[in-house]
Amino acid sequence: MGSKERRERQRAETRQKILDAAREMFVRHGYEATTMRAIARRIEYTPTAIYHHFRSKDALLYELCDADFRALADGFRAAARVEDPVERLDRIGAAYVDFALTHPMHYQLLFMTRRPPLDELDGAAGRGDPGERAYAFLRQACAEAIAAGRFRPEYGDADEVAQMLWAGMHGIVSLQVTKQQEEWIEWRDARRTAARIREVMSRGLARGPTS
Amino acid sequence: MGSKERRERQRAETRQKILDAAREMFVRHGYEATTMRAIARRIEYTPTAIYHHFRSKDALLYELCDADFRALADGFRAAARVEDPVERLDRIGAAYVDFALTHPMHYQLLFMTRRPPLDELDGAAGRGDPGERAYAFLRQACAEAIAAGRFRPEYGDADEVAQMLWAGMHGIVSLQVTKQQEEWIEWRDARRTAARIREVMSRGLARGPTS
DNA sequence: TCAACTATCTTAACGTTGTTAGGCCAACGG
DNA sequence: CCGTTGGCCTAACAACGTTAAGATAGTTGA
Repeated sequence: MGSKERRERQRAETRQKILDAAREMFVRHGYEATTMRAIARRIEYTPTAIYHHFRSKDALLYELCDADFRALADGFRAAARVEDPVERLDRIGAAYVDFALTHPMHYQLLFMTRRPPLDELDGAAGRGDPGERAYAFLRQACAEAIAAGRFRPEYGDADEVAQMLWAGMHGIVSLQVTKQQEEWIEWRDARRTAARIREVMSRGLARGPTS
Repeated sequence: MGSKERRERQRAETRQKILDAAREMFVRHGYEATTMRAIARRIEYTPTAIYHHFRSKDALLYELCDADFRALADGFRAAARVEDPVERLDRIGAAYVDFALTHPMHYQLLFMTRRPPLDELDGAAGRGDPGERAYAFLRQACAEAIAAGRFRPEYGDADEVAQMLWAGMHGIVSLQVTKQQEEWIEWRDARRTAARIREVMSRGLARGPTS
């Protein structure tokens, strides 16, 4: 009597095909430019079929974001093991930029839109906003660096320092996401520029001899 | 025989009403969420009437962006008079942040939404994009600072340095615009944080004794 | 003065979008 | 064997940006 399980497996398979096609098309052409009909055509179904697996186009995007958000969490997890708080801040920034450039579409949704209306998303609700935990993680590293006396005394506010560093990383990736197509800018490689921003800010914040 | 002029004036008036309504609605609800029909209803015209003044919805957006860029350019003009390139960079950053916080909606329209490429805007072509000139202005100050030997030798790429500084300023204001309502973050005053970012980056970039 | 013209705005429609209602059909449970 | 269910389809909805064609003024030339 494994037929029920086979049905379930086939359903999950179709669902995954939808997710795969949607991810590739969202990333390649953008969210707005990707139509439900095009996704359906790609996997050789009718648009209506998608609605038997996902409530709406937005729900489809949110599901993809949830799945790919683990990449950021993983990146942070590796950084968490670094004991030195200043070096950890550098790792956090690198992981953040890497996530943003690897998943620009999801980054745009998470950090560049005013308020995604995910209020009634029953899927994985309950726990706090992943962005909230990410900020707390960054702030913690700043607080440790301050407590260890690694920064100049005027930079003693963990929130302020966290916001400064976040701004630097968010600035470079969000500018590239929105303005990369402008031909009047000779964009430098974002990862390299981000690394130099961290380097410069780290030196500017540091107490003692310029490292 | 001033009737011709009156007609022209009335046409310009209608055109301006369209622009005003569109700006307010783009800014309040976003570009995609604002429909041509809604703009028309607001000014008590038919949607078609708008097309007698603007070629498309994109053209409408572009016109608004052009006007806003000019306002930003005015803010830069004061900074242009500062001879010392490093101090000028600080003034440019302050003017940029001031513009963004004074006209947050305009800023969002200009720097936080991906502008669709308008292929052939022959209307007032020839002169460069105002955003292009703004970036060139920033880049020029960076180049002068580099040429004057004010920065460490590894920071010799004017484009890279310009993008670093731009990222810092854009990051802090764009984060505040999108995430200000999030309750899990204790936002510091953006002008102050921006000033500290400039301070930190300036010190991190500078050659010689820490100033 | 009156016909011709032009500018401005309207009505009606086209094609496309996300989404939904209702039905068809194979596969399952009793 | 028959009723129910799950998975997908056809057809359609309202709303979108945009366009074609026409109405109604005001202006202009003879």
